Amino acid sequence: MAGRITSVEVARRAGVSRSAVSRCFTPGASIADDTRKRVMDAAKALGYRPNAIARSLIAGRSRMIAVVVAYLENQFYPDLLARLADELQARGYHLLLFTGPSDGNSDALFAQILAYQVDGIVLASTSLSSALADECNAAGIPVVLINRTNDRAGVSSVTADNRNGARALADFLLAAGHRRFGYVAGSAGSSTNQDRETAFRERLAERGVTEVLREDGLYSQAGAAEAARRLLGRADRPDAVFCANDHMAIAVMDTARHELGLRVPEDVSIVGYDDVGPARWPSYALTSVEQPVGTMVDLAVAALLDRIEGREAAARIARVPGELVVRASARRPEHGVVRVDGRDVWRP
Amino acid sequence: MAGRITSVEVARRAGVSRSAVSRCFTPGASIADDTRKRVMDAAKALGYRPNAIARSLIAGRSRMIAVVVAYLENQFYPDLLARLADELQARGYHLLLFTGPSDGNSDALFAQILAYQVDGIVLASTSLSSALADECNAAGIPVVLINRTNDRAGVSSVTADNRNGARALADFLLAAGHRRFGYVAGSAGSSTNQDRETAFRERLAERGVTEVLREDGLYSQAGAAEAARRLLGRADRPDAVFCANDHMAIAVMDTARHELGLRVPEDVSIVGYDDVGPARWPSYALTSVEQPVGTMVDLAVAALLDRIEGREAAARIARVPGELVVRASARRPEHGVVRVDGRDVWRP
DNA sequence: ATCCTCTTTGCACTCGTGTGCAACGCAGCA
DNA sequence: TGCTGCGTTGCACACGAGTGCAAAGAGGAT
Repeated sequence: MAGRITSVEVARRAGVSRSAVSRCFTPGASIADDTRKRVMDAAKALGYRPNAIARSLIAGRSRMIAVVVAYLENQFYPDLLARLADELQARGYHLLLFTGPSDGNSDALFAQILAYQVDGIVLASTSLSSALADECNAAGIPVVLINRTNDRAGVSSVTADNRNGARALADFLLAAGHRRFGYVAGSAGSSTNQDRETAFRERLAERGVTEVLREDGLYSQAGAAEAARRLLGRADRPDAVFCANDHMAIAVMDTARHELGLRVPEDVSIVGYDDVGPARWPSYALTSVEQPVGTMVDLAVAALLDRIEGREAAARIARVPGELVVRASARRPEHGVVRVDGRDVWRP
Repeated sequence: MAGRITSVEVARRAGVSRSAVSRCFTPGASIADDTRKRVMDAAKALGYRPNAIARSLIAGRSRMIAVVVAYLENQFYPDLLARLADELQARGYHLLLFTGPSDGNSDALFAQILAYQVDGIVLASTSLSSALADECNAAGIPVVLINRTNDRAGVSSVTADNRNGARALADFLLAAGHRRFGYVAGSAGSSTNQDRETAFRERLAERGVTEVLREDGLYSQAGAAEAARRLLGRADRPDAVFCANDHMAIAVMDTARHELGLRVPEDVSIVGYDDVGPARWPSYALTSVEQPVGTMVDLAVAALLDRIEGREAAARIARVPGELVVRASARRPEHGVVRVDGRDVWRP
C-alpha cells in the first residue's frame, strides 16, 4: 500500500514503454543493453519489484508449491520441511504450508490449495494423503508423496526402502540372539507402517520365527507409551522391540526404563526407524535405520519440477536405501557391524 | 492447465452475468437468493473455485503471511510453526514459509517476500530479524517478531517474559542452595539471550552472587556440548548451569552425564528455558521456564491481523509470562514448589 | 394509475504484468 | 540508392476477478 511502484512508473522515469520494463525482468527477452541499463537504474531508484501475483496470473504459473504436513512433533518432519524450503527457494519456487486438518475434513484444505493455483503439491504423511493426492492429480496438479505411497497411477512418491530396512533390522536382531519380538505400529493406514511391519514379519518367518507381539502406537508418543506398557508389562514380554519410527521408539525406551524399571538393552533391545536427531542423543543412542532426508527431498523436488516444467510427464516412484546405524539401544551382534564414515553400521 | 474453469463459464451456464458470480463468492454482496442458488449449482457442477491469485491482484491483499524461521531442529520452532499455520488457516490466511538464509544474504529473501505481496510477516528468530524487520516495516508491511524484540518503532513483537523467567530461575537455584553458577549463552545478538542472561546475573547480584561463568553455545547442540566441556571440565566447575534454551540444555545434560561422568542433579543442576517436548521426556526431566507457544501465537496473529485489517495501526509489544516447571534435572528447594494442574511449579 | 423506494443486475473499468504482432531503425550488401 | 534482414520497441490484448454506477425490476403507498 502507500504508493506501490509499478512498471508504469519505472517506464515513465526511464523514458521507455512498459513493455520494455517487463522485458528487462524476463530472462531471454529481446532488449538493448543501454535500454536495460536505463530501466534497471530507474527500477533501483524507485525500489521497484515485479509483482509476483500479477505475473502468476498472466503466466498461469504461480511458482508456489503447496506442502501439507502433520506430526511436526516428530523431528523427521521439521527436518524435511527445512530442506524442502531451502531446495525450493534455491530453484525459485516458494512454499505454501498447510497443516493436515485435525477435523479430518480434506475438502476445505483441497479448496484452498486449488484456489492458490499452486504449481505442485508435496504431501508428507498426512492421514488424508491418498484422498488428497487423487483429487489433486485429477485436477491436473503434479503431486509427490513423501514417506507414503499410493497405488494410483499418476502420483509420484519418495519413500525409504522400508522393506529392506525392516528386513535388515530383523537380521540384526536375530544375529544378536533375540527370539521373542514385539512391534509397535504406526497408523494402520500408512503404507510405510505396512511395509515395515510386513517385511519385518516376513523376514523373521523366513528364519523360523512366526510370532511377533503387536501393539498400536499410532505414531504418537502417548500411544507408544501405552503400547510399551501393554507389551513390556506382560510376563512373557519380548526381548526385542521394533518401533515403526524413532519418535515412538524414544517413548518406548523412556517407558521401559523409567516406568517399568527395565534396562535397555540388557533386558530389552529397542530399535527404530528414521535416525532422527534425538536418536543420536547419548541418552537414547537408538539403533535405527536412517531415512536420508536430503536425498529424499532432492528426489521429490526433481520429480515435481520435471513434471511442472514439462521435462517429463510420467509419475516417478523412488525408494531410497538407508544404513542400519548401530548404537547402544539394542544388543550388538558379534559380527557384521563395521565402522563407516564415523558411524557403526550393519553390513552382514 | 487443461481447461481451468473461470467465472465466465459459470456465468454462462447459470445464465447470469459474470458480476453475479463474483458477488456470490463475496460475503455481504447484494444478490438474490434464487440467483445465488443457480450460480452455486453451476459452480458445483463445473467444479469452479475462485482464483485466489486474480482476487489478490484486484483486492490488493493476498491473504498470505510470510513466515521466516531458522533453527527448525529446536523443537520450539516446529511447535510454533504448526500453531501458526493452524491459526492463520482458521482465519482465512495462508502461510508462505521462508527459511533464514544460511548465506546471511537477507536482500534476496526480502525481494522474494515483497514480490509476493504478502499482507504481513512473522519473523521467528532468525539472525537477520532486525534488518529484515526494518526493511519490511519501511515497505509498509506489518511485521511481528516472535521470540525477539527490536527497539525500532513500528515493529510488533511477542516474547516470553524473559527477564522475570530468568529471575525466577536464579531464585529457584539459590533456594536449592547453589552458589557457583554457569551460563550457556545463545547467540550474542539475540535480544532473548541478552534478556535472560542480564536478568539472571542481576538477580544473583542482588542476592550477593557476582560471579557467573559464561560459555557460548550459539543456540546449537554442538556448540552447547563444547560449552559444557569447557564449563564442567574445569576444577572449580559450577554446580548449577542455566542454559539459554532447552535445546542446548539437553546437549549440556548429555555431555555432563555421558562424557564427563557427572550425575545430574547430584553433581550439577541444569535448567533451561522454553519447556519444549523433549524437556518432558523422562530421560531429561528438565526443569525449565515454559514459553507458552499457544498464547504467543495467538497474540502474534492478533497483532498482525489487527494491523492488516485496519483495526489498529499501532505496533504492539507483548511479553507473556510462563511458569517455572520443576522436574528432576535440578536440585529441588525445600519450599516453594507446588503442584498445579498436574505439574510441579515454582511459586515461592 | 402514478410515483417512489429498495433490491437486484449488468456494463465497464480496474488491478499489474506478459507477449504476439507489426512498425521502426540501422547496418550490410548489391 | 534501394533492398533485405535483424534486433528493438511500442501497441494492444489477455489473464481472472472485484466493484461503482446506473438501469431495470418489484413492490408498496397514495
